[in-house]
Amino acid sequence: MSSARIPVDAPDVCCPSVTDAPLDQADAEALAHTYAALADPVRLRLLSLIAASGEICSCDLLEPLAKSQPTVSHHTKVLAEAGLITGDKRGRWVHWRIAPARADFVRLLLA
Amino acid sequence: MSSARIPVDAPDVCCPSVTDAPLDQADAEALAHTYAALADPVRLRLLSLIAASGEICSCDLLEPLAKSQPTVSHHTKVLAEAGLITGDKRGRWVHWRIAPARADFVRLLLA
DNA sequence: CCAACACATTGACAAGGATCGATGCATGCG
DNA sequence: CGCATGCATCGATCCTTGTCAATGTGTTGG
Repeated sequence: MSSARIPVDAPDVCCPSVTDAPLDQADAEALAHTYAALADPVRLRLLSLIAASGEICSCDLLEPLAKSQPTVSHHTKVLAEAGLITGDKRGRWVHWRIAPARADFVRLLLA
Repeated sequence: MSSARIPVDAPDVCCPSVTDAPLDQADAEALAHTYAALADPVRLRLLSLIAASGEICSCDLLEPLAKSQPTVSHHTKVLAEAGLITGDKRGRWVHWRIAPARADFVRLLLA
């Protein structure tokens, strides 16, 4: 550790180092958050079930995923917080769809 | 829970789409493994450093990533096992490159 | 109202991963 | 040969995450 390091939480870094990474810390963390949501086989199958159906109720996810109801709820929450799916509560049921803004992105990642 | 499947004589000559059938367990796990390799900000910045340089030595990754040498070695191993980068040992140094077969894929994921 | 249902939240636990210091293993240099 | 260098591996530690039972919240039907 010969030179002073970059402050981790500095709002803006003017001249970090000789080697300036094209991907800064904030962008890397945001991207990692998205890929972390995809880094689980259950969530990938959940996504593909939604993509295949266009719209699907949580109650129809339990059996094909073979997971408990809290577990499925947890996974839908993770995907929703990553902006990959959107939930539409109609009555007692929640209908899940691929987030329109990222539909192409999601379908590409599942192929 | 059994939804209608695609008819057997469907003229799908092109690439299989996610709308045809949901991912099975094996495919989901393989995909999740790839995305897990991308679900870390350090590895994403590492990838972008390699992509920006075309080729880079491990010794030139320590400072921009601000991580210890064993940690960087761990991350390069994860990326290599995911088939995203390839290492070329020349003398004492290891030169890392984006795996040619997945160069387009990687660049797309970093954008 | 009340009971049943669909889903979310909490708490707890086990498993996996990120990190680093210490160490091992090659390679190149003097 | 002996030593320094670049990288991999190991062991330990801390943190995150996937999972489920139990419980809470809101909605529908009788």
